[in-house]
Amino acid sequence: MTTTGDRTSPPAATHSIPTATVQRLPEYLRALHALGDTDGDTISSEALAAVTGVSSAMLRKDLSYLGAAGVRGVGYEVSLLTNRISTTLGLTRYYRVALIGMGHLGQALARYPGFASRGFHIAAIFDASPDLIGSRHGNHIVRDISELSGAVGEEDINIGVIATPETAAQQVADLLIDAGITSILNFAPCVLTVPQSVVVRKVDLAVELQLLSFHEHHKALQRSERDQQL
Amino acid sequence: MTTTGDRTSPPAATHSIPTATVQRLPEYLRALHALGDTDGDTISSEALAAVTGVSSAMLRKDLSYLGAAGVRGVGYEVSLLTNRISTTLGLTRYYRVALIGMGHLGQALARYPGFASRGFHIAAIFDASPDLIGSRHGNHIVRDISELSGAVGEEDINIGVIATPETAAQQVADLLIDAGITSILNFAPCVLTVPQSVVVRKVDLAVELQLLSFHEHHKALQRSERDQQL
DNA sequence: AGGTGTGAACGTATTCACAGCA
DNA sequence: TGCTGTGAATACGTTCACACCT
Repeated sequence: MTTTGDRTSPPAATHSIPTATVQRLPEYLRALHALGDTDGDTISSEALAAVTGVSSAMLRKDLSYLGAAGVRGVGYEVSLLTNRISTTLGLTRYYRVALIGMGHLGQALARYPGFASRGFHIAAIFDASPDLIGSRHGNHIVRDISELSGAVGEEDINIGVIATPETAAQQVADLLIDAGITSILNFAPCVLTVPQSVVVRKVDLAVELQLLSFHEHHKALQRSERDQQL
Repeated sequence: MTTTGDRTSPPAATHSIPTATVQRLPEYLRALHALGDTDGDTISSEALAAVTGVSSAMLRKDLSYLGAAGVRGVGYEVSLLTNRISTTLGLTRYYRVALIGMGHLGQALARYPGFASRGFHIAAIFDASPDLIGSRHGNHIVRDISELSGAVGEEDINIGVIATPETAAQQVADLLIDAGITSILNFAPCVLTVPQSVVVRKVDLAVELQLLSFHEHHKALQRSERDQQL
């Protein structure tokens, strides 16, 4: 089954799960939560696929990589599946997040309810600007970026979120890495250079719009081709 | 070369460009802008690949889909390449964006400098809350969501950005689609049901953290395996 | 030399279709 | 009968390696 062999069966190793599958797991989890995991009811791959926007075959294959726990002829028990996915994603623990950069985006992130509700606690907030240092946002007081290194150790921080301007992003990443952080979420529109052991995910808001632009452009081209040529 | 045949050569059809390639084009473009397109200097695939974090082979292949314009033994002329990519992405025109939902995230998006600088103008802002309607953010006054439908036509809006809570997202999407919008950027953590002709891109901030969680978890597992088993 | 453009090889992801179990 | 779990088939994406041009 899995490449690991077959010493014991169910939860299955997190290695060998295709990255494409991993990227869909949070969506499955979100849909399951939205269903409300009241008592021991089940859901079919068809039904869960419908609300998550994937095909049922893909969903079944994805879940099979987790050593899935469906019952033939019935479906997946919601609470069991929820646990399975949470465990695979490593969401059985809390993560402590450092947020760096308190511009408008950083302020929005600091208050984003989706973080806390999914087990990510913003443990500390930093900026370099004297105007912002000391100011309060939600429960937190913005600290000087120079305190970052110490805070990571003292506050047991696991994840760094960079919401600085592009020009500061690499320096901040270097500080985070020196402090021992190995997972970074980067909102600055630039590529970070990091050691292999560090995982960076990047969110570039403008890129998303540019991709929509491509599709608009593409649709327009197709229309004009059809209209003109025939 | 391209599936289209060979009537004329260079700019190449936007169809038949692999989606994986399209998704990298904005990053190439950003890197080219960051280089500063002073006069007619060139860049090699090796150099551009380095700053964009891809392999040079992949970069060359990606660019070849655009009917690329490199010179063997020399490289790509920066300004020409910039144009080629911009044209492919449909960035030769301005887009007018409607932003719906003026919570903290919406406020940050309204002021995000990366939109305007890349040709996306926020043309109108909407919310459903009476507390927010009429308030000013940047140059804009928040309008009642009921005005959305009319505004899309009057203000020639092409793209809708949803920054509402999850509960309102589908309704807002329906309004946008009724008004004729075919491109939506969705920040609400839910799947939107839309006709095939409508393109939705979704950004879920919590999902990004959950994916980092997976990697942290994975690394921890690997460590414990190594430590224990040998 | 130096660096692009690209077929061919490889690897990964998705879909199909059905055996097998409740 | 109904729905999972999964091999086999297909489609897609990436890497390799080299012919070809300047």
